[in-house]
Amino acid sequence: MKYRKIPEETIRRMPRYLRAFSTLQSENQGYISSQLLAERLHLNPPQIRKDLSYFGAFGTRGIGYPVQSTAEQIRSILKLNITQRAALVGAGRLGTAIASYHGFSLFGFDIAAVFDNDRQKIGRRIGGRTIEDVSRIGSVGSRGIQLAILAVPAEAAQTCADQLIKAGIKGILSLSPCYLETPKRIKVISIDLAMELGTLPYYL
Amino acid sequence: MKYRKIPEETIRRMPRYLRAFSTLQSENQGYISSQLLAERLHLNPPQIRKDLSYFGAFGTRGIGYPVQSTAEQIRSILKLNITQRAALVGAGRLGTAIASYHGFSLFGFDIAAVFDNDRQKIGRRIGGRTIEDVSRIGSVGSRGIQLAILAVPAEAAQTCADQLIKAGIKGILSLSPCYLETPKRIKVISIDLAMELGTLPYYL
DNA sequence: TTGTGTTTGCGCTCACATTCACAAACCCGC
DNA sequence: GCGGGTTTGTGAATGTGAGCGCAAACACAA
Repeated sequence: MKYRKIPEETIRRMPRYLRAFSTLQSENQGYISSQLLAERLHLNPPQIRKDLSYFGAFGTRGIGYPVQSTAEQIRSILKLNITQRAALVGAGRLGTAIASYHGFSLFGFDIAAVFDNDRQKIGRRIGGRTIEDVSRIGSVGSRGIQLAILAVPAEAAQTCADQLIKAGIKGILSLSPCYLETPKRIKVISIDLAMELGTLPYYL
Repeated sequence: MKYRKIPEETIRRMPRYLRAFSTLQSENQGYISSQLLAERLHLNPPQIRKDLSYFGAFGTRGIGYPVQSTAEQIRSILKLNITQRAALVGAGRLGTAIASYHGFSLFGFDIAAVFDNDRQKIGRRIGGRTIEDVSRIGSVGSRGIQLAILAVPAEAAQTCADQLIKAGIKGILSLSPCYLETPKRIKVISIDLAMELGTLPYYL
């Protein structure tokens, strides 16, 4: 396929494909057709074919997509073929839940550092990591950490984000219900649970 | 505006508008223009005007939107003018974080029940609520609960969803990394933290 | 009452995303 | 080696949402 701009929505679906292909790998499946994959993921087959074709022709006509190599392709597209180290900022209840969540490792993430500003918490261990003082955020650059998960109160979010960016962080997943002012080169994904829940009653 | 189908994306932005208008209410602002509101929310003024106009003409030309009445309008559109009771299923670390999160109350949500299947946890209190046995999920109907937040391991999600639906739940906010098979009348919003994080390295 | 300045409401256009339909490509059996 | 059956890859069509620009509408002052 000649070069075309890759849609944002396609990127958002890629981790879903990767999860499916990872499962197929552990099931020792050799090939998977877009048809069967679509049934698993509740998507349309052409959607999947188009999404994957943005990155190249991975499939074999008449057969389907080779599970092993396609999985590896997707992993390297998403840069998940190497272990991605992430810092977690905020060791409150939500931070603790995230630190002990094993779902990130499937994608090759490693929560390599946990920060908090609460003296009481510093030095304690959660999810196998020792909580460090936020003042040490500057060290993430030298520790090969480029991503951060922000699980702090909304009032502290912007300050933390500023510190993270100064420390060389390139991407932030924020769980605070607020907008983060950041340079354009920084990718920010923001999840606001209350807002998501807020849309539900509309459909009642 | 003559009738038109209201875009999904517009609905998703409504809670954001409500949050802004709630703040403006507590600041005792009389009117707000789409211009100023756009600056607060980091959106375009025409976007805001179009979104609001789907539901009627709330604004006054030359002046802006009356804060008090527009806030109430949005609240009733989203059915947040009445207290919405929600059940929380799963009292693990994530469930605990959600139970003690105060951000939901701004939208008028009330976590009216917490369920778990762990004998150890039943009877304990989190976030001011007593944890009940999942077998009691059936009682949500008679307790005026129509919404549920699902914070259980992926393996248990489908089973819990089935039980919730049988109990009369109409909307589910799921935090499990899996697809939920549900009747069309049920609105499901699914948030998968690992998947969201999974897109970040791509942009590095 | 009328003119001025401001801001909404909304038709129209453009951009993006999804879906369709079909040719090209591949495997396998004969 | 060739034909039938299957599945991909992709241009084109369709659907959906965002953004722009202007007419309509309002407040207020004179």
